[in-house]
Amino acid sequence: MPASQPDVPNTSRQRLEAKESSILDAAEQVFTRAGFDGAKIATIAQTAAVAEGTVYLYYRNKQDLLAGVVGRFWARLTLGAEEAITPEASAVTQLDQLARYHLRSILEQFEVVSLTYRARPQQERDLDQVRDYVRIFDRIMLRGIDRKELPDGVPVSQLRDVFFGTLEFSARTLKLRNQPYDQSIVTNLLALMGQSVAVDKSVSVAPEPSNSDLMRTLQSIRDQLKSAKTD
Amino acid sequence: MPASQPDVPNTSRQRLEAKESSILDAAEQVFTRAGFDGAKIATIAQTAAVAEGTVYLYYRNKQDLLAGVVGRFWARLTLGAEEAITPEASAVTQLDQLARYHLRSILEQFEVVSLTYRARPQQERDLDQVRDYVRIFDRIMLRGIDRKELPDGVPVSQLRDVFFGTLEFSARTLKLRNQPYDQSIVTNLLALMGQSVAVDKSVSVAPEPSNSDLMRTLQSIRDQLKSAKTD
DNA sequence: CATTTAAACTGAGTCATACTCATTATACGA
DNA sequence: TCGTATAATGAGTATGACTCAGTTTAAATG
Repeated sequence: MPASQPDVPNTSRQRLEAKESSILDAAEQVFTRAGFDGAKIATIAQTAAVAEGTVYLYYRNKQDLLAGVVGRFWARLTLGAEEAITPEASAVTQLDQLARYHLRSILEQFEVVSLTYRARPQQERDLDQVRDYVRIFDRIMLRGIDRKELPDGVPVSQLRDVFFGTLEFSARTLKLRNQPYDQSIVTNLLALMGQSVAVDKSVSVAPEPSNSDLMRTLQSIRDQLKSAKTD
Repeated sequence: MPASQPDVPNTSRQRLEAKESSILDAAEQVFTRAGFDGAKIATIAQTAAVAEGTVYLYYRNKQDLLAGVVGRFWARLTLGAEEAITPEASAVTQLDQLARYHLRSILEQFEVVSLTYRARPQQERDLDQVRDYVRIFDRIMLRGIDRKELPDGVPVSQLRDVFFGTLEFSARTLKLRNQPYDQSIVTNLLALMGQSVAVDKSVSVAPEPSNSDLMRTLQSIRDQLKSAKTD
């Protein structure tokens, strides 16, 4: 029965977790510096100040260690995203917040994101964390539908791919050209998505939103931005 | 001066190219079956019916061999895409054709596409082929603008990321769920892009805001963002 | 506090495999 | 037919992931 939870690692359980986390830290550092293939377990062990064999007490193999690093990264990102989103804001605003946060984060930590691709085919444990993260988008959309801010028939799953696919490819393009964060990417993406996401109940039959719709969406975005600026 | 081009490989040049191509064939087969890490050079050499050392006469190392496989794949894809597109069709039609072709191809050859991610950070030679492929999209867009089918101010580069990012993420989602090609993805993507891409002069019944109006609004948004960014 | 027992840790050794290079085979020109 | 250059070979080397018998450390017990 755990009577207290001291801040200093005292119990053996805590000491183990501290060591595991320090191995993860070392692995993240070495992986992002040298890439997966370039990283040596020996270096990671040395950085974490443990013997090589100790690494294998915590992780079955190099792939598993990578999965740990990548999983932790996406879990961190999930926490950050939840902080970046205003709980009471409208769905479109929340999407905007998520898009900014996402683009910023994957630009800043591009190397770790790249490592994700090295993990995917193998283990699936880290995919869980990615799934959790992606679920934030789904939550925003479903809430928006619930609150009648978004039409009922939006293909959430497909828009999810538009959202994250566009942002990730845009990030790659920026990296390739050595360009910094570009707000217009988020703006344009949301303008695009705004079309199929706008409530627009008057023209429920018409498949093609008009320029007026576009205009309306753009103006709403501007208004939101204006109010967002005052925070 | 080459007098004739016999079908049977006769000249030493031709024999070399045939051998290189057979090594690439073997590598593609083994890589897609076993993945990059799982593939052994010994197996590839055996499949190509050459000695292990011979592989290294044609490719500096395993990464370089992968770059060869991936580069050839994207070159093939470029040829196929050019065939799939009707030269005289409208820009929107051509985008539709490219989108279908692209989604189909990357679904069918998902393993090779995945290998692309293993090659990217390393060599850049294969990136050239990818660049060539992507250029097809740019050509369609620029031709559309030239022919006044698309408005002047379309951010081609950003839409490119929307286009390929969405399609690739959609393909991953389909693969993950073991679902086949889904035409609605292409339809929805083009409907989305159609908004910012359509000239849409036929339905100018109501006093539609002009693209200049849209542009002005967009610019005001951008300016606001710019000033917000400098804080 | 001494002793037992279990858990955590170590690093020298094993093994798989990418890559090398001295040797051999082949093709081609004279 | 011979000489030379080019291509091919595969046994050998180097590297680095992973193992495991032995050692240290910590907890449990009396």
